[in-house]
Amino acid sequence: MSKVEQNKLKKRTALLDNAFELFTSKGLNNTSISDIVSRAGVAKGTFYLYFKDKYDIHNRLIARKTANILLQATGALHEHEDIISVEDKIIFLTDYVISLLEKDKTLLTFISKNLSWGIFKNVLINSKEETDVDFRHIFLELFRNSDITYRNPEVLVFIIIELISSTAYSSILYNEPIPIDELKPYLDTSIRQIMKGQEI
Amino acid sequence: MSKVEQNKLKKRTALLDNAFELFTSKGLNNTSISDIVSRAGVAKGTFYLYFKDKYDIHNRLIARKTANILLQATGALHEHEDIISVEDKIIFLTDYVISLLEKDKTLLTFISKNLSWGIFKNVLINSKEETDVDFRHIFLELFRNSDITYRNPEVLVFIIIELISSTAYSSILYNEPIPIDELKPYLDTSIRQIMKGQEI
Amino acid sequence: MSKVEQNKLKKRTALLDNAFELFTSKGLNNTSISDIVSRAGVAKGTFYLYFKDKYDIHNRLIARKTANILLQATGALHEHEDIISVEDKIIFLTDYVISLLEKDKTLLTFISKNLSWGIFKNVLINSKEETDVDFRHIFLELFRNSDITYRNPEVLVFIIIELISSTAYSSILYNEPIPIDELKPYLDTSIRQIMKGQEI
Amino acid sequence: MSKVEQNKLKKRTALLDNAFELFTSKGLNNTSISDIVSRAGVAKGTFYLYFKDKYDIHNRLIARKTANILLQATGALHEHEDIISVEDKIIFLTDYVISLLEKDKTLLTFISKNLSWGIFKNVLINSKEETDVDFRHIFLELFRNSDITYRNPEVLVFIIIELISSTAYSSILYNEPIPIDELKPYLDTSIRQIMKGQEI
DNA sequence: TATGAATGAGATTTCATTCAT
DNA sequence: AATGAATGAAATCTCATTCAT
Repeated sequence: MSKVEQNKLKKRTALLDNAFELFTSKGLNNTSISDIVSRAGVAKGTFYLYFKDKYDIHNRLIARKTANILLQATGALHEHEDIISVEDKIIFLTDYVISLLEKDKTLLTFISKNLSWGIFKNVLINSKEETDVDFRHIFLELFRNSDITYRNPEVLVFIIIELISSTAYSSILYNEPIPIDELKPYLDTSIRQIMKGQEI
Repeated sequence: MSKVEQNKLKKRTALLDNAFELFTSKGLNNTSISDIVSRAGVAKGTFYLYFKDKYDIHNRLIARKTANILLQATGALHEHEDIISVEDKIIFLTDYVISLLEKDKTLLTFISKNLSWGIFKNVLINSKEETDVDFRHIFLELFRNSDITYRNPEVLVFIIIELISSTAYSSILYNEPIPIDELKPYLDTSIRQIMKGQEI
Repeated sequence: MSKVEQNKLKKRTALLDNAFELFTSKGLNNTSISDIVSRAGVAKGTFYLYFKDKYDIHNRLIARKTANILLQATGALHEHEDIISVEDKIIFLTDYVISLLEKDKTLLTFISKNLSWGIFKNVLINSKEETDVDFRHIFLELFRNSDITYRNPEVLVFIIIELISSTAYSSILYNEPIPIDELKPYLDTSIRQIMKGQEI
Repeated sequence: MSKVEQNKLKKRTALLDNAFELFTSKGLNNTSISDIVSRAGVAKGTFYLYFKDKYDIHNRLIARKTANILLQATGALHEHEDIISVEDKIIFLTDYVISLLEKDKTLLTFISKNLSWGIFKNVLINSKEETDVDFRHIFLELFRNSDITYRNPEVLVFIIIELISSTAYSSILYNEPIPIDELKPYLDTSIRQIMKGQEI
């Protein structure tokens, strides 16, 4: 990478990092482009060389952060060769993601309600851009190699993703209706039951 | 009610109704108080006699609309005396709510991701303000009268509410991952399975 | 006084008292008529039955408070029959006023820069309205009965009033350039010198 | 100075000059930032690039104008080498300032009651910013080089400043209690008397 | 006399975006 | 590629005043 290329990347990263800090601390609405550039230490006009507007940088951040979580979770799964059934693998992944979000509540606040199907699917499809990993391939293989066949794996993943992302938000951030530690067994049981209901 | 009181109610209602129209068509961010008052045909200052700011009226609308949906669903359930088990009742309620949202996509867009636990619980607790119906009482009776005991009814309702609200949004509005008609059987099965998993 | 008259006076007094509280705590600019009436416990329209606007009530308060200070000071002087010369009487009055303002800094903040010639003269002329005491007469007698004749008593009083009111403000409230206790001897000397300079 | 710097100075000056015109003709309260920018021919947002709010620009103007008056008065004194005693110098300065304010009643209205100790001291301390002249040094030298020693030069200057600024206002603008021409001898005498009273 | 809901002009302030340097 | 001064539309919110009850 040339020096010019390096400098450009440095600016882009500074903008992304500082935007993330501001979005999580002040919220999307109360963060202005002025805030972002002054924190990032670049000129106002520079912002528009890299991003279209506030929502553009916001979307890119969600994709980036979501991909990063998936990267960690699938990476961790890879190291547990003893987990064989799809059901156990899904439980492992959901537990892993929940524990990540539990540790990083700022991150949870940020992707919170956004880690839903739209973004998730987008990350699956375009993951190579951000992470060089093809998550779609990983998930397809997961179900293809299984002894048990599921009626509709995509719907199954969809339901589980939505369930986890929305319950985790309330439970981790506000302990509502109960803290995440107490909620986890209910979630695990629910997920296993949902999967059982789709076995063919 | 005195003439003055009637007039006040008329103004408040005009503000709420027109704010709803604007929030659903343009979104919260792109709706200004100027928009609301000019549509409602009242002066700008009048807005501040009834609401603190844009977010205040927004929250009140969510509560109002949510309470209204619950009112309809529980009312309909009341007319089906042949539905006896809690499981069947919950399925009836969720199906009914989904069909309401399906018919009124504007309403779905509005409460969409907002029909989550925080608001829902608030509606349960404060429902009398808006509807004169005590939903909390209704739900408690539902489980109390059941032959089957559930480990934690509150957690059960929480999980189901979150599941329904987040999946319905994607499916009804964007047919993602599949249209709501095709999704419904999966959801019904999932809910029944989740409930079975909590039977004692 | 009839009951109606009593009630009216009660309202007027409530408005004056609460306006004073607000003017001294928030300043004239940041005090609205809404603030005044809600503190006074009367309706907004009632304000306009008693005062023209914010500035009207403000002016009346200054006159009222100024007259009250003069009333106390001249009253105190009356009890000291041993003070004979005009010079000593003036020094007594200024010292007395300063000590009053020192004790009541809120009052000082309020009349501060306003206890100047314009208002003062107005109080002298119209004092009967507020206090039933004719200050003008008192001051005229003061100089008429003196053995020493002064070139221009009105100018003399003017210069002293302006000197006292503007120096007291800075010294009492901010200890600038020195605290009032240290400043007093300088002021007394200055006033005596100014008077000596006008003896004929 | 670069073209950009020149342009910035031009805008800032335009804002200051036009704010002064408006403050003196309509008063601080009745002047809006909209008024200022439209008169100055700049955009509303530009105002906020140079000043915090209306009160900020007002304060800067007072300091600027006060410094300018002092600059003229001390400059004029410098050209009168025949004036030797401190007393004569002070009388010269006060007379000079009074004659300036007499000629420019707009200026008098503006700084009027504001040319008091707080602002004055601030100008003395920060004068270099606005005028490149160190007034504090000038005043200190004035007393240091004198044959006569005064008890407390700072207090002396304080008393004189307050006396002049408050009496000039009433006399020049309203001829109250008498016109400034007639008042001047009284003031001169009073100042000389005050100074004599502080000689050691 | 007293009330207080309603008004709507207008003040302050922010901020995305442009463009000359 | 980078800058940051300038813009001006637009949003929020206040508040003196009126007037029907």
